[in-house]
Amino acid sequence: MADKYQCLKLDNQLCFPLYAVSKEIVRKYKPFLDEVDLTYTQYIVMMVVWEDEKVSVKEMGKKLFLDSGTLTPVLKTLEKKGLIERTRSKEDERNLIVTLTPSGKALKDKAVDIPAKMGGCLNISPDDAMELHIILHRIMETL
Amino acid sequence: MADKYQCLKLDNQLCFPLYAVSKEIVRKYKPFLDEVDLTYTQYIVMMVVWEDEKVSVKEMGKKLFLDSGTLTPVLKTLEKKGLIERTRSKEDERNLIVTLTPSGKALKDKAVDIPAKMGGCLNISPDDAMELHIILHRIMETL
DNA sequence: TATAATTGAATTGTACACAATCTATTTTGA
DNA sequence: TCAAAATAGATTGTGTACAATTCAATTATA
Repeated sequence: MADKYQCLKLDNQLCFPLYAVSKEIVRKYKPFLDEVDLTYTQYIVMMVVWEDEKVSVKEMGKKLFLDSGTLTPVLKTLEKKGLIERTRSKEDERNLIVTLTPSGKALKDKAVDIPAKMGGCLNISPDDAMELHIILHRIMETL
Repeated sequence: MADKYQCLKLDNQLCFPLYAVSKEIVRKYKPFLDEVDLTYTQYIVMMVVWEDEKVSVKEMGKKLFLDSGTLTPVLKTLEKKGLIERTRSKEDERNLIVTLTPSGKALKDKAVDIPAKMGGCLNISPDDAMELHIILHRIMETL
């Protein structure tokens, strides 16, 4: 008869491998991110600004699934580094608008190699990558 | 011609969906973990102790991919809650051995429902779950 | 139209995560 | 055998995450 605690084993969980793989990949990123002097969180924030050029904290939070409690200090750090600017919207002073500085824009060219370098580390088949992508998107929709 | 910055878009990354899904699932866990008064990290630590009954910090770190900098404070918290005991090994005083208290053992019966409750939230097909599990394990091996 | 409700960020407090360093204990090897 | 190397945890410092609260600006409504 099956152990009634079987479900409590780490190996049988779905969440734990996700949690562990996610953390380990971020750790693998570190040497490449060090080259551009960004943490992983700072990197994904920059990815949003690189793509949009002009974003409110609210919009950014929706894209990254992060709230102002996390974003405010990260954005202040990136501003101190001279990569972005934070200004209140004139139409609605509640909105804080994030824009790229020339220095932030320049960094985009240095960052462009990072995804490929990471891919090289991962050693995952294109099929697996595609499949994983699809499943993760499906999960995200249900959440 | 394709945008040379295409690779820098969040949607085209593999790491970001992993990071986001992992965080969102942990957040979904929260109401169920609140019922047993554990955080997610405390929960996975307890899962190791429930399975092994007697583990060193080193072994636990290997299973959870966490170092002593993370585990030491978590273990101290769990000790304060009366769920575990921390004692130095007599054979080798460098090793700290974690064991279950009766109260910690009793909690296992309350926790046994959590994985099923979570599964109910997730709404993922058994096929997807299996496939995801396999891919994540394959990635973990290459890391 | 004044006030209440809502909204978007910032702040506060708690809890990880992890690199780097430190300390005590054990093991090695000249 | 005894000093050097290795090992296991603890500590320190930085940077997220996130819930809960606060605050200022805007919108809705009685």
